[in-house]
Amino acid sequence: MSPRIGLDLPTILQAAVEIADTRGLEEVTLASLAQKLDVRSPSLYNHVNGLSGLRSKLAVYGLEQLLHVMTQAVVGRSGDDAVRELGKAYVTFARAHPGLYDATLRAPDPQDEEVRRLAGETVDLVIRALQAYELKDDAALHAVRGLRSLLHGFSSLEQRGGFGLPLDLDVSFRLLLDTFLAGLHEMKRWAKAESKPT
Amino acid sequence: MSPRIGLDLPTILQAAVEIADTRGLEEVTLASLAQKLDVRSPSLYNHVNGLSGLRSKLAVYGLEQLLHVMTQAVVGRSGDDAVRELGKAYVTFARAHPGLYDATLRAPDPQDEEVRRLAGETVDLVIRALQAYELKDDAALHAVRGLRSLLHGFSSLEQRGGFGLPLDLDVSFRLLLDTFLAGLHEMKRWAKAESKPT
DNA sequence: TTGCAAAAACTAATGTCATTAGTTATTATA
DNA sequence: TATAATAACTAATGACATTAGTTTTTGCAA
Repeated sequence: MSPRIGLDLPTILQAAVEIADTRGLEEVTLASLAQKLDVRSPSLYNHVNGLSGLRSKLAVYGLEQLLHVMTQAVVGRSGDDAVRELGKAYVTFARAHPGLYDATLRAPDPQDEEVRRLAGETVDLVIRALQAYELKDDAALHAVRGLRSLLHGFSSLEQRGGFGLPLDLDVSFRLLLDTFLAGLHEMKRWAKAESKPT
Repeated sequence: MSPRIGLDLPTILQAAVEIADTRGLEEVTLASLAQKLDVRSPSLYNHVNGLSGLRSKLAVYGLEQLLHVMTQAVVGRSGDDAVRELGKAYVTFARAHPGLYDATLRAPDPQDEEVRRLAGETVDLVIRALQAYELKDDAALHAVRGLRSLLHGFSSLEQRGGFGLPLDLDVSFRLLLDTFLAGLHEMKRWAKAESKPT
């Protein structure tokens, strides 16, 4: 009386997220997952394509959630306010789901159609949030990369305990965003000065 | 006639770096390393405390090299120039040694005395590079964190192929640094305006 | 309602890896 | 020259992932 226990992909992913967030992404193994789900590890192959398949699904799952909280963060906002809330949502997610966040960066298959779609949507979202700065064409895309670099860098270093100094992390983050935004405003000024010269 | 082949720590680290940089940090196993060195994997325990010990040593080795290239980059420079060269040296190192760079962030033991020393020296170096901005006390430390976030974030995302758009990465990086530096200048202006009010 | 095919769980087996214990040969030193 | 430390080795164990093949349940068609 063992087949059809009721295992399914959502259940598996939820258990995997729990392990990732509490013990780290490396601790998400088919063995640990099977034990948590009270199942033998080969059974997982009915739902997921091995460990690498699981990690890919975990990455997509995380990207979906991250995009969702970022989307919620910017609705009805624009300019500095929008970017600040976006940033806050990003680091809050990374703090709440360290393992899942890790998966979004280390586990995804770049070929995966779903991953590409989510990446594209995220870029679009950030572009819209940056509209107030009137960056033209490529400049907007470069700014998206910059903002993403800064958000990921901060989150990643915070997660790994890379910041050793006894200094308030929230203050560091706020100042970092402020500095970046001030820089964006300057870029906007300079661009205007160039287009209306002497 | 097998003992005393001539294996030593530098040789081991060099081989490990080669594997890490070409195949990725995850591929650095005692097995792969032993094969490369033409030795049985238990022999490595005479020089290194297992896989975790190897990774710790790799992290220290990488941090030393990274600090070295950053130090070279800022000598005789100050202000924007110093920060720009520092940033360039950082991403150049990460590009040239992706696996070793990865090790500096994922492998280090935060308790390790050597790691703490190198981290401290790095902070000092960056503080000096930022001296021209006249940031007072904590502000300077927050700025160090910000710069580091941005450098690591960019390097990490670039390495993982996280930037999908067909857009010149060097331009993105230069703009990111420019934006941050412009922001720092603004912070300096505001601080002055505050100290000499109305 | 009955029977059959697909799906989901299982057991058993293989191979890779890290790690430990115990052995042997070499080197350095007393 | 003898001995102790060291560096390599072999053998064995245990954790994993993965595959092959088996059994049981379930859904659907006759």
